[in-house]
Amino acid sequence: MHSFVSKPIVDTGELLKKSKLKDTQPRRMVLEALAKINMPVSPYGIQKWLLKKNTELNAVTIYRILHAFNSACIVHRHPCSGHFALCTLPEQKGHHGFLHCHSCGLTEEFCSPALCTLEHGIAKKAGFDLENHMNEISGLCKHCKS
Amino acid sequence: MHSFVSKPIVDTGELLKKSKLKDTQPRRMVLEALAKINMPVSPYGIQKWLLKKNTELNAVTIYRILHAFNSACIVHRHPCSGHFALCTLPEQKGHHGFLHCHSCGLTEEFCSPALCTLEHGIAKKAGFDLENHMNEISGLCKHCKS
DNA sequence: ATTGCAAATGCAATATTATTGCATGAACAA
DNA sequence: TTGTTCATGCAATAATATTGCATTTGCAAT
Ligand SMILES: [Mn+2]
Ligand SMILES: [Mn+2]
Ligand SMILES: [Zn+2]
Ligand SMILES: [Zn+2]
Repeated sequence: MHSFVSKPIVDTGELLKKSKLKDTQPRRMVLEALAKINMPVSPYGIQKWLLKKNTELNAVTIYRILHAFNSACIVHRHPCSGHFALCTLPEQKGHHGFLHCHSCGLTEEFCSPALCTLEHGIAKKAGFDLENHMNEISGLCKHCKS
Repeated sequence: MHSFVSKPIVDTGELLKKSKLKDTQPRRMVLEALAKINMPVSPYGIQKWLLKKNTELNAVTIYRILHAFNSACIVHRHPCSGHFALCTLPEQKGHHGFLHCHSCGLTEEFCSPALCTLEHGIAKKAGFDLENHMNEISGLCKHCKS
């Protein structure tokens, strides 16, 4: 177990502006929670975190906000856990995947054009038009190996 | 929407024997449901299917059975939906991924050593020991494109 | 066949996650 | 400042998932 969380500096207002979504108080709260928690978290986990900061936010609202953020690609939903996290590679165009350490929970995002291409090929060979794909790798991170 | 479901002939007893899991009535029921439904289905979906056949099975039991089957790799859990389906490529060793048509629900399994290798490389480069990985591709199948 | 044990199941309770419809409120463009 | 559109709150409900414990059952050893 580690606590090597690097604190990302996230300007919530800036993020919202770039995403072209409406800038609202609840959205800023969710963004700030995601930034401060700095690891994948469930919608209700966000709600609990906000409660500890003495702020309340309706769970339905959190679901809807996360859905909007996900559509705008500023957050990702990690399918295996149903948790959400801020995109850490906003500058890298294309498909993003995840690495997850099942020991300490560390989550890392990666961008692999090769992987993207390969999966497009797999889809094509099967007669599919790829519209979306998800890649989640789990294992032991470098810290937990030792 | 199509109904090009190819009926797989599944010998539930045989499957259980090969998996080395205990051969029980509930397990045979779940296997038969999965075989007959022939597409990814939720645990409660299995329960409902069994009910329509006038058989009952406890939901907790279904969860536990699916977990055992998943560990034995005779069924897979599709992370994006939380649904389960029989493995359709039992003879192909290694990692299996999925293609899913969001229009008709058709699901196809694929086995790609190249993809597996690539993801092992991605993990290694990030300092991870890969222990598991999931690949789910969604799009339009060849039937739904036309 | 009988027995004994480990493993599977049923049951009850509870927790967690997710969705829907509708009334109200807030953002922001005009 | 105003008006429209979109977001939020609230209430209800559905769907998914887990836990502990008592009981039953598969199956291996006798
Ligand atoms: Mn990303
Ligand atoms: Mn398979
Ligand atoms: Zn770790
Ligand atoms: Zn289709």
